[in-house]
Amino acid sequence: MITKEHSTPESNILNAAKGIFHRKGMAATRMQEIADEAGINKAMLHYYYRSKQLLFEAVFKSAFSTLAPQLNEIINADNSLFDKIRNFTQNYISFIVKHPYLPNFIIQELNRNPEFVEKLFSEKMPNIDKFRKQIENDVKDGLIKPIKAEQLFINILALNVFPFVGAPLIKGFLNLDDDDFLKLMHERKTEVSNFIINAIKI
Amino acid sequence: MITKEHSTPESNILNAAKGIFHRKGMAATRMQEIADEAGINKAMLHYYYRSKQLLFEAVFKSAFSTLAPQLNEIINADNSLFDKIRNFTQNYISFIVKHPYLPNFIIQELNRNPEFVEKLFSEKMPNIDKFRKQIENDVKDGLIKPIKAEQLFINILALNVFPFVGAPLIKGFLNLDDDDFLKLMHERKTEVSNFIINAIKI
DNA sequence: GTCTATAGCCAGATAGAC
DNA sequence: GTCTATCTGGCTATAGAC
Repeated sequence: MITKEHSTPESNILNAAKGIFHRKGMAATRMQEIADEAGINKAMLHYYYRSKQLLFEAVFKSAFSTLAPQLNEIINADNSLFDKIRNFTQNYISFIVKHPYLPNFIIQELNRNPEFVEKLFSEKMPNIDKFRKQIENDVKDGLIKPIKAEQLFINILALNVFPFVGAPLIKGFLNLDDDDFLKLMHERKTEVSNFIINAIKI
Repeated sequence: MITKEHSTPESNILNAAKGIFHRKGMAATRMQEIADEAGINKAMLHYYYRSKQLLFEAVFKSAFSTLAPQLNEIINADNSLFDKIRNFTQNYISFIVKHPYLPNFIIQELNRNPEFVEKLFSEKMPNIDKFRKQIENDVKDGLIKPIKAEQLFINILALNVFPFVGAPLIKGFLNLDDDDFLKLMHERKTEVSNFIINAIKI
């Protein structure tokens, strides 16, 4: 049975907080702005979430636990390498078009709080052995050119994630308005996987 | 004749400010921290740079005017496409290893201040027509597979820039220490250009 | 639970002695 | 030009009425 999504004060606050924190980050966010966005009083934020720090942590955990499983797909899914690349590209870009500030937010806050990284990954350390084996086998079978699993993983991540993180830079350099940009991103759902597969296939 | 680099109070302050601003961004940076880093008094910062905002702008302009010409190379250099890709990859990665926080800083602040983008690019709007023509000709000549200039530009940027922007995420997922990470980045000076060229060459 | 008013702190900026 | 001391504003957090 699926839990019904009531619009509680907590969820209203959390949603408002996500919008502001994702765009501005911890330091630049003002509790007043979150209160305004949620249509409530500033004191209410503290009633429900004690402090800015705790509210921020709730937002960050939610963001990270949304993103991490998607990246884990690359490492742990059971399908073939090319299917993996196609699926991830398709799914990730579709998802991130709806949450464009999310990767940037996570990366930003990880940069500011290096101790976060240790805490987050110490609980459930990702293991790329399976992915590495898959690459090695595909190389041995003559399906793909030799490449390190780490480098391929970085390349997949880079081609999918960067356009959203670096959106303002890209828009500036290519002189694109929001509409042009979105069209390019839409194309990338297949463009990127073709690019990667062409780069490695024999 | 090359102007000699004296170590003036201004330059000391600016260098200290770069270190802090690049890592923490505008909002999270404290003037006191910059003063400590520069080994001077907080009042001196205001004596030389009026306000935090003005000091920040000096740092940002310096960062942007370092990065922009490198990206322009892709669009405007006169060499062949494959050489362009090889040169940029080699040069950019070598450079950024020494200034790892720079792209993240610029992207971050562009995200927070959308009006920045307009101001920065309105003065000297980059023009990708030349690059687009080059791609179209190489496609026509049967040198490379059909690809949009915009998509190729984004891919080159993504593969080179992202690993540094997303470093904490990558280190976490691949369980790398700083040393492992640096080794991978060194490999990428040739790895990335090979990857791109394999993806597009016929 | 929800609000108004305010306490308390922190950081940017300045006054003024040297 | 350089410092110490201090002002001022803004922001988080809480007290307390309802």
